[in-house]
Amino acid sequence: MASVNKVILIGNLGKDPEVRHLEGGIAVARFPIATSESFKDKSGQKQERTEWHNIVVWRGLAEVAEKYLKKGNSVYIEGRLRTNNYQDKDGIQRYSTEIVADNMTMLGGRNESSGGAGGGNYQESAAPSSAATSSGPAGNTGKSSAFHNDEPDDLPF
Amino acid sequence: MASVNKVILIGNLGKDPEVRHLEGGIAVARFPIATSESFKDKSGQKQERTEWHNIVVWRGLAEVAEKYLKKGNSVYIEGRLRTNNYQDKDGIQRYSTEIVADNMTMLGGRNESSGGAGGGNYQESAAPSSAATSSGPAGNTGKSSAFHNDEPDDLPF
Amino acid sequence: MASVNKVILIGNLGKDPEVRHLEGGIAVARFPIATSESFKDKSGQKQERTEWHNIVVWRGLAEVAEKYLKKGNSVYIEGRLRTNNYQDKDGIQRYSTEIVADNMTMLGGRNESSGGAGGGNYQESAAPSSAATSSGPAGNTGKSSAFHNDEPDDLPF
Amino acid sequence: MASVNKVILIGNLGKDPEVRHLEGGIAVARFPIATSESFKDKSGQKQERTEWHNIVVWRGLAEVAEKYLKKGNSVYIEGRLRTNNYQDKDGIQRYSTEIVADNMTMLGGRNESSGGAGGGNYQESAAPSSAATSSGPAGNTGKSSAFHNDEPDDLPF
DNA sequence: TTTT
DNA sequence: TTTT
Repeated sequence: MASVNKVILIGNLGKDPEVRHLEGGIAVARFPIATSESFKDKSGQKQERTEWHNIVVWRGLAEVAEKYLKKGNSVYIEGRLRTNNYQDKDGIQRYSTEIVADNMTMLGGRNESSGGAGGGNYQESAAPSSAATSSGPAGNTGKSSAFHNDEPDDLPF
Repeated sequence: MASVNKVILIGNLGKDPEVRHLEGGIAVARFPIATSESFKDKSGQKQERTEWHNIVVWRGLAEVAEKYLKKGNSVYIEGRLRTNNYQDKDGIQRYSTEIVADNMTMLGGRNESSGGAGGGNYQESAAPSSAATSSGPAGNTGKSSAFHNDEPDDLPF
Repeated sequence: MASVNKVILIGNLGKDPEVRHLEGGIAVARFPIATSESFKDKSGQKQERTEWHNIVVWRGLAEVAEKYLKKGNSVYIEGRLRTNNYQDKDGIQRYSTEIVADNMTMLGGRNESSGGAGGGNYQESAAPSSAATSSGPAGNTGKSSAFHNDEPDDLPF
Repeated sequence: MASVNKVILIGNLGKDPEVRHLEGGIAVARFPIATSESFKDKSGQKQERTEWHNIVVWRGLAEVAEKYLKKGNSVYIEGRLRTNNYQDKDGIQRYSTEIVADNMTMLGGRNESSGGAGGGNYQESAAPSSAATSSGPAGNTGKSSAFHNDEPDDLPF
């Protein structure tokens, strides 16, 4: 234990999300995103390297991805690394590393569909099968001492 | 929207947590942690600067803090920044920035009480008032294709 | 020691950056960015809370901020927390927490000036007084084994 | 552009680092680290899943890894994802994802050699071939206004 | 003082 | 192949 496994990415979708609806109504979406970095090679030429990341989102986030994310969109992803191993069709053992996202924010960008959800932040909901409700934080108008603020307002979280 | 507010810290507690139990049984704990960085000043001398961060944890995480965290312990904190403003006792408007943690991992370290919880990872539970249940991820033995793994195992999340 | 102090933010500038050029040609820029989170209050009403963060960038990043960042722009910031204390004009001891950025990426957004730098990633350069050169990573075409890739290509970093 | 590729891990080394010294004196070290997460399966049984991550460090960080890191040690890693493709010995195209670390902090843990470097934070140096110097931040005693602190002290960064 |  |  005492472990942390966290990935933070901003990149563009290489394809529209592929969405599947499992039994029980659970949705899963997968899509690749590209990040790129530029550097100078030893001759001083500017070079660019693109990295592709396989993103997986579940439940409410998958539904959000299905509705709003398109090829070319820019997205902020927070998640964790997961490497699966499997036999390919020729019986060869293979590994595939993906990022299971639990936080996703649309940043617009190219081909921005802008169908109404530009720039929303979505979090994995803890509750199974639920939509991506904002499990988020809450306000406190903070009249009292900041470091000893104990009146639970609407949501003291 | 389209915003992200995330803080990641590893540091040592400057004091034991102060815990309060609000009505409804909600717990809040506060404690300062120190991070330090070393650098060379212009005369080439190694210098160190310590930064203090005010951590706030709610509910189950607060109970974990109360039970297991002591002055001197090393801890990993993931949370978000929050600046409260308030009037001090002299009526002066003041600001106080704190980190509301939603993920906390004990890393041991000095004075390690080691009372049974060395190195646990704890997450803010979405459900109000609940203990810090692992709202965490799940396994999939992954016999099938990694990128099209659709049989929901125990927990397909 | 053994400490980490890291902040990751995506938000919008509340004002144009204020830039100062110190002796030695070192530039410093400061600007506030807003992050906001929405939540439901106990009556089920959607509420929003905005958090303001004071960003400080030095040297090359400050020059980038001066040239390209405007009020309203969306920006990704990676940096560290720093709390300064000072006496205000009335001799009162005050604290101010800011984020010293060492990585900055423009994300566009409203009022996007688009004057040629949409979406650049900039890193704090380690070398004092230098412009924000890309201290970034490098390529390796990776013909050989991935886990034992030892031919230093252009830049083996 | 406008991309971010960041990984943050805390885990334990599964093996001692393998270090290679390339021509030009550049060092590369590789080692696997494990992160684990626990969850409850549908029958309510506590389960654990371990994830393995291949870490690569260059230059000064590699030398630090060589000297101080041992199988079993706990380490904080900050880096970026990189997927290499290569032909294996049978001519099969394979992919391997690794984390190129640019920040590493030893957290102690089991088998803690404690040979003098418990808990150091090390950063990738921008300068090629240099040792892992602290390219880190700097102090400012902050007598003046926090938000308009313009006297460059020792290191105004 | 931003943005949706 | 680690750790609890």
